[in-house]
Amino acid sequence: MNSTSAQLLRIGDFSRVAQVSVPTLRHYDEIGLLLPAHIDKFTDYRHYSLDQLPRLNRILAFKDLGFALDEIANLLDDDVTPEQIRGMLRLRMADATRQMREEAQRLQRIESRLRRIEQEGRAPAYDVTLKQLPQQRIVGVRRMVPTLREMAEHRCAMYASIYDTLREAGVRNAGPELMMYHNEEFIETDIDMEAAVTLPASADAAINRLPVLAGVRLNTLAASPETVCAVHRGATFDVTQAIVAVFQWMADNGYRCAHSAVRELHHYGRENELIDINAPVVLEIQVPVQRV
Amino acid sequence: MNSTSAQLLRIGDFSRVAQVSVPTLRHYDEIGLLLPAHIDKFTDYRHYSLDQLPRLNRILAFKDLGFALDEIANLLDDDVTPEQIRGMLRLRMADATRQMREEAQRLQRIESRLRRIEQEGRAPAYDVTLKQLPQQRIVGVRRMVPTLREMAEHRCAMYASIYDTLREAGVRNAGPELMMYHNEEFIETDIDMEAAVTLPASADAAINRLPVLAGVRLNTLAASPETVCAVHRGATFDVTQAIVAVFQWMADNGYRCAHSAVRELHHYGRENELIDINAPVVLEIQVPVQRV
DNA sequence: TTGCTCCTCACGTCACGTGAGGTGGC
DNA sequence: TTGCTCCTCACGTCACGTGAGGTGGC
Repeated sequence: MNSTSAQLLRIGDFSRVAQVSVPTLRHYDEIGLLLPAHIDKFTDYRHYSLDQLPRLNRILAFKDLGFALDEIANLLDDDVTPEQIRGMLRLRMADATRQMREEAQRLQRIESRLRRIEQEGRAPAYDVTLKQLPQQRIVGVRRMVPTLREMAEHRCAMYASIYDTLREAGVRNAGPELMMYHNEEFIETDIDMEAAVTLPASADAAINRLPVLAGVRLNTLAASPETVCAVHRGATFDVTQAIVAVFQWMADNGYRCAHSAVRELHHYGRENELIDINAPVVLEIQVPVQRV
Repeated sequence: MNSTSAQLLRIGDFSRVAQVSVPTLRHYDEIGLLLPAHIDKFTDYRHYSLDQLPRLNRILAFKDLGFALDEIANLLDDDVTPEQIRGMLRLRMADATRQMREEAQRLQRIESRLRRIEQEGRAPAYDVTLKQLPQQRIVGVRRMVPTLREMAEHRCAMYASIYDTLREAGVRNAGPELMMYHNEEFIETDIDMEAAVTLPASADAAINRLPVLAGVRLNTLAASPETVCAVHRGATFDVTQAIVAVFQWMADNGYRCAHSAVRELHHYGRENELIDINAPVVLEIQVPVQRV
């Protein structure tokens, strides 16, 4: 009890002294973070002591460091040790670091998009996004294709085997087609490609009955934590534009291919027959990447 | 109307294809950002077309750049020109830049606090905050004080003149005392100090009646956009600790003094009489600063 | 017929800001 | 007595997530 305790301010005056809004002070009272030194029993007026200014300032300082109010309540608890405070500060630091990085990458993406739009004079044709892909079960066949010209024909044959196998096994709920290109670089000969369809987890029972036909086999496709994706809608023929857009985006934003196959997911359109190259399809280019 | 339009998916399937949660799709429907291609009249089931995937991806791409959903609605409007989109991107870029800087500074403050707590082994005695101070009216007197030893005496005399003047003018609602130190550096002789009290705007009328007594005069104190502050509670004698804390914080966080007087705001305790140096006071050190 | 999917409310999140409607203090 | 300050609800913010309670489809 020293003489400053006697000095009581009404909420408005305390608000001015502390540079904090009145609703904020009421809020802190409500959640028990800063209770008024005294509340008048008849008028319900809140009265604050100047001695509460240091606590309020400590609250504001922690808020400024990015802590939530309930975390601040813990930090101000009398029982908390300096060691625990250090721990919370380190956590907060890690989080702030992460946020800063995210914001920097976001900035890079905005710049990238702005550059594209200024070069092309209109909205870019493809919206490139970064996703994470989960692990998946697939049934597929992998084959080395000698030249580009034979690719369509081989793909058709590969999917024919896959659908044959599934029919034999009685699997009816297979997902969309997924093409994978295993070559590290884009080449025109000896193309190492894998045709597959995804399977829902519920197909587990049927999987054991899968006969092995023409090299078709069950696989688990690993998850891809960072994947650059773009959806192409239109003629199969034009899909290269989507691929170009994806690689431009990667160059702009500082990503490179991870050592994992490029995927082509067929949301619409089947390869098991030689489809018209001008027929409309909806497919998604998925390139597993890593930061450079 | 091309053949892909026929392919309609229920919300769950579309959600899986697009990697977006069902509540999110419902939300976008509700706010009109992405309406289902078809809604069953009897069951109210939403049906989406794969043709809507590009629009959804555009939405996600813009969300990824940090736009709010209503801004995205504008960006996707058919009437919007590439020029307007560029404008919004530039605005967004400026904002992202600001956010990144803020996060970087926050990080620096966390590190600073962590360092202090590790050096001292306990919570720091002072919570330093960065505030902006508004412009203010003050009544005060400025004087050159030869040596430190005479300071207390001079301050007392200066405030005596100020309170005399206010009494003469009939001003009763003067605010707290505000001491200002005009020397650019801390020195022990020829201290250029100004004693003042703040005035509320409502005192305007009384101000014209102010007699000029012993150099006491009305002034407007400029706003300080960036000010490092610390509240000291305790003996006047110990206030130097608060000052040290403020300057340490400045060094840690990359700030230096702006060319503006250091202020000492007396929330509690009056100088117009020589008060006991051990008497408890509540005062705030305010140092106008700028980034290095 | 039984799961599975879908539907529509309604409430919670986070830290307050902003009225509405009413009262105390100088 | 008149402004001024204070009070307590109650609602809005932003982009959904999470049940509750009920129904359609294979």
